[in-house]
Amino acid sequence: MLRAKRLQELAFFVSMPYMAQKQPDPYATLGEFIKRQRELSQLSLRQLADICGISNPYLSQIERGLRTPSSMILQSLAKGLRISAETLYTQAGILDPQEAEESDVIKAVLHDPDLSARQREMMIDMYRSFRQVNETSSTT
Amino acid sequence: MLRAKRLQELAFFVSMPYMAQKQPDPYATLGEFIKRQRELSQLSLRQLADICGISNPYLSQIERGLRTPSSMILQSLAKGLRISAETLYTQAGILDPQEAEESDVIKAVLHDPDLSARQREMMIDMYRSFRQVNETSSTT
DNA sequence: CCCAGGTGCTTGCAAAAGTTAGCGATTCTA
DNA sequence: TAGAATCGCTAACTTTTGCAAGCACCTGGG
Repeated sequence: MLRAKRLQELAFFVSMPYMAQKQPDPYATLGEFIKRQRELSQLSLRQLADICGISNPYLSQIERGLRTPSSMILQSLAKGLRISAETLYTQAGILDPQEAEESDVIKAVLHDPDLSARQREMMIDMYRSFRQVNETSSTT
Repeated sequence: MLRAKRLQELAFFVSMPYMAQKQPDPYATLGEFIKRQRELSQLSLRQLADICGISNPYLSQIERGLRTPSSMILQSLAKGLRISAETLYTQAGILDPQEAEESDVIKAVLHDPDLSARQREMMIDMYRSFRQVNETSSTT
């Protein structure tokens, strides 16, 4: 299994920038986090509001921190943003961070026994390129 | 205090079906679930309300399904009942139960806050198709 | 008997959540 | 340049949440 060894090297190589991004969380409030997720998904405020079945002014108020959404709304927001509800709850300060452990995509891929080495490589490449794209687009 | 003794017996008696409660429990609404947990803990309505910092009439209404508690209230209820918040959210139908059964990769992707919804979708699609390919090729 | 203290439940009421209507600004098209 | 469509936001409104006060019931003790 020298393939596994390669992947371990790759994991080491990739781990550093990813770890760096985990700690600093400038999107302190739930609203800011939701807004960033929405913009990352290239959705307008109205579009996401429609998807989630809520009114657009209300979503606007949530994003600006003027309103605290109920559990149900938060759940539909999670669905609309294709994000784990736990993550959203953690961001909202409702769930303890330790409870909703932020798992590492790359680690998970590397630990998955049902993927081939080549497939792992592809997924990690994909993930890294996504991250890179997001990085450059957000700084512009 | 023969009442407390009775409740202890009741708690023991009830504990076994409680373990089986993780499976689909059709008659248990969130309110009923909370009430059962409260009684298992041998707490009166007012006691639990005090612990959670909410009013007793409100807790009563929650238990009877007349009110839908907010995220914050639900969280403090989870703390008061010494229950994982996820469990409570799942009972409330707010958290998707099957999400926990997904693979670690999918979970990790869903947890990653630095991907867009579309990117997440693509990665999950990729992962699923890999799995499918591996499945068919191994069974042949 | 009545008072004290426990249980859970009903009733208004203030404060939030959440909606509809519509504003001004931008962009694209005719 | 007019007109439509989109963007996010404000204002006024309705609905729901969550609480304080008080209800009726039960139990045990003087």
